[in-house]
Amino acid sequence: MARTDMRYRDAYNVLLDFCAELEPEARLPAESRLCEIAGVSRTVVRRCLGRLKERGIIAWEGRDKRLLRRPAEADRIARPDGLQGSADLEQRFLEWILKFDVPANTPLSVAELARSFEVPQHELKEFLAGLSRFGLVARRRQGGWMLLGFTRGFAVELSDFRAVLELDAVRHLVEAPVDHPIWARLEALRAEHLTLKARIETDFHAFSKLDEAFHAALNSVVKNRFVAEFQKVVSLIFHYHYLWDKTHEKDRNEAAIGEHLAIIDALEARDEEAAVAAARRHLKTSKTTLLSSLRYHDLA
Amino acid sequence: MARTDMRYRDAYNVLLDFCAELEPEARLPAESRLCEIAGVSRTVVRRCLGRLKERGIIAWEGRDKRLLRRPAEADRIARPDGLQGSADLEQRFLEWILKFDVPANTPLSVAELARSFEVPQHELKEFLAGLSRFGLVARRRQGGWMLLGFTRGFAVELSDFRAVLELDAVRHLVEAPVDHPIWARLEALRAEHLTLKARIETDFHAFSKLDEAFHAALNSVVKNRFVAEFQKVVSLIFHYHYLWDKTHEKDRNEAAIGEHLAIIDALEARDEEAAVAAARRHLKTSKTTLLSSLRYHDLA
DNA sequence: CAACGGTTTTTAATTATTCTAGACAAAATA
DNA sequence: TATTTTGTCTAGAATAATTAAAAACCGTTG
Repeated sequence: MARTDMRYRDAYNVLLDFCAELEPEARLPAESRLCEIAGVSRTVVRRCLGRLKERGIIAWEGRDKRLLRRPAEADRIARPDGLQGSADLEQRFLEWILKFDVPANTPLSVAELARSFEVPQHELKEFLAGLSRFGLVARRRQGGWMLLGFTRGFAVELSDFRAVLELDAVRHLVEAPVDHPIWARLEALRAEHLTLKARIETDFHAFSKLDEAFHAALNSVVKNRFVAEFQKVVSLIFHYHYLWDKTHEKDRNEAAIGEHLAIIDALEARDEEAAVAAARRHLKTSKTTLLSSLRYHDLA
Repeated sequence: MARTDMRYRDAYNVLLDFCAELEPEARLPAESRLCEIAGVSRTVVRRCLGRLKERGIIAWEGRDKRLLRRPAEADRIARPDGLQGSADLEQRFLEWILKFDVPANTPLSVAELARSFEVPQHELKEFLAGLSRFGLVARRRQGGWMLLGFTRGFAVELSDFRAVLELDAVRHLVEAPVDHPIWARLEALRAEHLTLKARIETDFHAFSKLDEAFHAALNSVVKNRFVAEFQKVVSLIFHYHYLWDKTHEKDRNEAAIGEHLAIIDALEARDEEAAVAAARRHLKTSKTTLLSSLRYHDLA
């Protein structure tokens, strides 16, 4: 029980690597220096030094730390398989919801989720606490958590919110200076759209990715941590729903390409009014698509 | 150690109260019914029944549950002082940051905070995880948390984001039907503004509250969970900074009253362009005020 | 006297434990 | 027999206990 000694294990291996670079009989730097190298506290460094001494790799007496022999591969400590799950938990969680079409008002079991995502429970709890800020999940009175979205209401509000942010981005974009990298990006995107349009009969599946890239590019002009935070969630949700609503997929995507191109045209012409109008049109289409894709699944 | 039996204690007292309402010798309803009454699971209800039987308050044999005697005050279980802190933790935490002007990049000790706010540690951790979604705090590499805001960058982005949301609200507002309650609310607010304007020489401190009410009213037109969530944080921050920046407070507030009235005028005239312009002017002033109040404190 | 190392105290991450919720099937009621 | 109620059991959530790590403290040393 209790905290793992992963940090110690990792630090020890890092210090071994460091020692491997040294000349024989070389002196090791001060403990505080070793801390910086391994990225841990002195407590851990001293534990590592203790083991290095024990193994006869170094001599250590007060400030006197000398390398005795070159460390071998066998000296390393094994790490009992690090679960890297913690990193992209958000992505995986949202994918799970959307992929399995988890219905609204589903009780979420922290224990079960922690197992299936291979993360410690408390990490999952903190994650859910974070999501509750977006109104996606909520605490239940009798304990535990519960998935709230994706109801129709959620989708409507999400779309509206997205629209507000994106229209603002468009207004910003028109004002961007000529040498702003966004213009080159837009030109590249235009080309990609045209290419896809030519091959739409066969490659219409590829649109979803292009759509994401397009909207990400628009929003990249607004440098705002709040916008960025929301964008991550929003784009993921729209992305997946685009993928799964198979009705008239080709037609929808072809139409969307046209709408995207209209936005690019208006932007490059620096015509704010036209750009906003075009963006509004496209966002409305997106919203409709999202809602209709819900209608198929959502029975609640 | 481990989980408290608070639920059991509370449920027991509730059931005592319920028994007190019954006739002598009356039969108690089914366990599942008692669950509804006490708002807990059957497990807890059965534990309560066990104690009630033990204390000679009821007879309990299978389905046969009869009241033997009227419960007395002495039968209640004491609750070892419930810490109600959990409720308004957010409010208190933000107040703490702003009141003591905690500088950016301060390491936050969960243990210490949990003590001073009188909440369990894990609750505070979940709270911080939630705040990290707003970019106010972040995890540190070596463990624990750290306060990021309020830097200048944070204030700028917060103001900009607020402006985007609020301008959208204004645009919505102009379209609101005549019988929408917002119009009556705006009239009331106009009157309050005029009253305060007349007494500005002495009562200028009262503006902060009025400002909050005004912005809350504007945003109330947009029914959106994302907007609402942000609004809570945003309004609190602006509220406090308004309070603490004492330079030219009277003049600032008087000017702001004028700006508010201009917005109300334009809204009631259903003049979208004028309303947006007026709102934009006021939001710009607000931003400037927020930034200048930071300049006094922020040395980082 | 400034950097370094030994020691101690405090904090954070994780497990273990207890209480609670929910499910199932047997039993009782109608 | 159909329906409700209860006894029993399993899994889950909240919290305390525990160990690793961080950080503070203070004497030492070059």
